[in-house]
Amino acid sequence: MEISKQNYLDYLNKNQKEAIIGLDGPCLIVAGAGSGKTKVLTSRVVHIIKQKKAWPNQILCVTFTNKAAKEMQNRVLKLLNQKTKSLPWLGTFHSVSAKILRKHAQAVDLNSRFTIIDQEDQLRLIKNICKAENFDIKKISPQFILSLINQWKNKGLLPRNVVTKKGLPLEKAILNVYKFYQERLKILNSCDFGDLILLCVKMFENNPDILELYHNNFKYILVDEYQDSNYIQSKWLNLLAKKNNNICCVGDDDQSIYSWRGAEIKNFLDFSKIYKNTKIIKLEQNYRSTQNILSAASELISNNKDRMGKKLWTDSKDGELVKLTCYKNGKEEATGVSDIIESKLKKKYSLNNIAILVRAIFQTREFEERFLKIGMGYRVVGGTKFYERAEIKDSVAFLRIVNQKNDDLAFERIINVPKRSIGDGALKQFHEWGRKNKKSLENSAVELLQLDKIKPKTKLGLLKILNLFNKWRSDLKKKKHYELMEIILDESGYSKMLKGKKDLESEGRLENLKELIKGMRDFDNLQSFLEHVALATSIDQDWNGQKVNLMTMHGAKGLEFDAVFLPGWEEGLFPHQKSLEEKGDLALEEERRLAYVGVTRAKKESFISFAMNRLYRGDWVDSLASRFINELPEKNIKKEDQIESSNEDLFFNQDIDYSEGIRSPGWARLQKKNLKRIK
DNA sequence: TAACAACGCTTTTTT
DNA sequence: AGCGTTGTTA
Repeated sequence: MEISKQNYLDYLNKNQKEAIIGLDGPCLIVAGAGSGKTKVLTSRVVHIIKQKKAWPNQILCVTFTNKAAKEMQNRVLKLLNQKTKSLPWLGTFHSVSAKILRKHAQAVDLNSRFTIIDQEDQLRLIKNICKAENFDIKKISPQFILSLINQWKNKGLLPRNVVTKKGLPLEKAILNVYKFYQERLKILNSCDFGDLILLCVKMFENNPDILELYHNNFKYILVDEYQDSNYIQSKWLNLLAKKNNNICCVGDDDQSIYSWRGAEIKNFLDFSKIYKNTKIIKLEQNYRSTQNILSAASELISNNKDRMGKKLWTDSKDGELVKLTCYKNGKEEATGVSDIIESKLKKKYSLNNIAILVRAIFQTREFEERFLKIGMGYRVVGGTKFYERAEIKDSVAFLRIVNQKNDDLAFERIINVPKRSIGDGALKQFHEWGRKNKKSLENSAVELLQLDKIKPKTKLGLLKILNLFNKWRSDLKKKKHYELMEIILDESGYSKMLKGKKDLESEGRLENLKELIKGMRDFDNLQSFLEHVALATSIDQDWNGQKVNLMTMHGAKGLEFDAVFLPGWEEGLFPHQKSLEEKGDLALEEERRLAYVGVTRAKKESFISFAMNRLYRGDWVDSLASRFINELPEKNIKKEDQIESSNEDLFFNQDIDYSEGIRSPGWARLQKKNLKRIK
């Protein structure tokens, strides 16, 4: 007993121990990259349980990603020696909120079987509203409306709370769309991602009795990656922590890279102002990287002004210098990288421990082509999302409409798939009827059928599919959800449709559907499966075999690899042009933090590179080395030039004043393009 | 209604 | 360059 109690505290340094032992009161842990953040968090959970301060179900532990939640779940359970089966309240902000909302759905005017819609559905809904309200899409794109609505939600604003600025008549129009959008969501018995948090907060504010239930239950609250929280999420925590005040947040201001979705570092920096008597603990010893890598990263991030200030140190060896290479073009960059892996790294490391981290996911393509050519195994992490594939979304839409009659977005998606003569005309009829009578599409269709207002050919197809819906609904009571999926794919004609198309793609789709049905077995019932689909987006990655990892820097946060490649460090690509245009210096600092995240993923070796020329959207673009390259400390870097020409030094010694317009053909072209887009 | 052509937008990052 | 959306025609 005594031994196992010691176990989880043994291999911790002084600060880490301190971060774990004081359990009561607010606590902010500033944890640098590779400083054992997850270890501290998991140990703290274990400590709470072993000290009998709370039962596992009395601990609320929130993360931002499913990956992080799963990782923590596994690590905690391992430390607890499987005495505990699970921590029910360990999950993402969104999944925990959904769980709470389903318990009290009526309090926010929903049915507990409400559907959680994703971005694609959000967009469709907005488009539908714009169409119905004769809102000019050419003037303002639905995308823009969507982003504004999401921003409002992140700030905790429902339509009635939004105050539009006087000089912006368009904003008022968008607010109007927002109003319709929320109304429509209610009728559809649906929530978007933002609603999950926002409605939860509103519910707590309006129903003190419900909030009290959770006050009584959650003895301790722990939060991972707190620097990525937005206003409404911090509010959510604030409400839940109010009574016990036992809230412990872990984060790193230097790794805040999600401001574009509303994250405010302010939450992190002002934590001690909001929570009185906060204990602040800094974890500054890095256990991951060599001295050279750590120095390069530290020097780079020191160019940011808006920091809490940390001094990461390590007692590991200098290791290899960080390699910096200039390639002629993107293709040669891919070739160069694969050559290095082939000739030097393959012997030393497992391919699984090698990663190529890019700014934007499309950059992986060049590497994929190369790896396919030379037959090197690779996996794209986070790229193709399983649940976002068309055939998967179609199948899930069938399940959604079976589960929840008011799910118009699901209805619309599959009502004419495969083709059953229910075209735009009929759909428009349903929409109009539904809007006039505040009915869902399915109910509208039923009523219109009864009134005999549907064209004969359409009527035939419609009757058939509506009857099928009802049959499947009764099947659901008798059959397992995965059996139902097979029945649906068969009876709807969906499988037949795919089998009929004899191309390679359709075969792949059929494979995916098999995979889907297999995956469904992991869930107890339809409801929990649908919840997973809505919040998870990706099926478990295959970590089998030896493969190089390709992913974005955003996606790599929290991971580490022996060797890391960071290609494409070029102005316009990284730092990214669009982000600079939108937010200027603030965005530049965020891009720099992203660079910091990238570099600090490496344990032993890191390779930064850029290309002079790149094929971008069909034409060749000349490019400049990223300004971040000049910010790397000379003494930790080794330049490896791939260019034979004599002006090579030019590319390493570009002394450019970025505050003024930059003049290179590629830059000019980029600017012209952007201008064109604005017009 | 369905098939085909033309157009324009995309590719920053995600629950 | 490639895809999805929109417009035109059978």
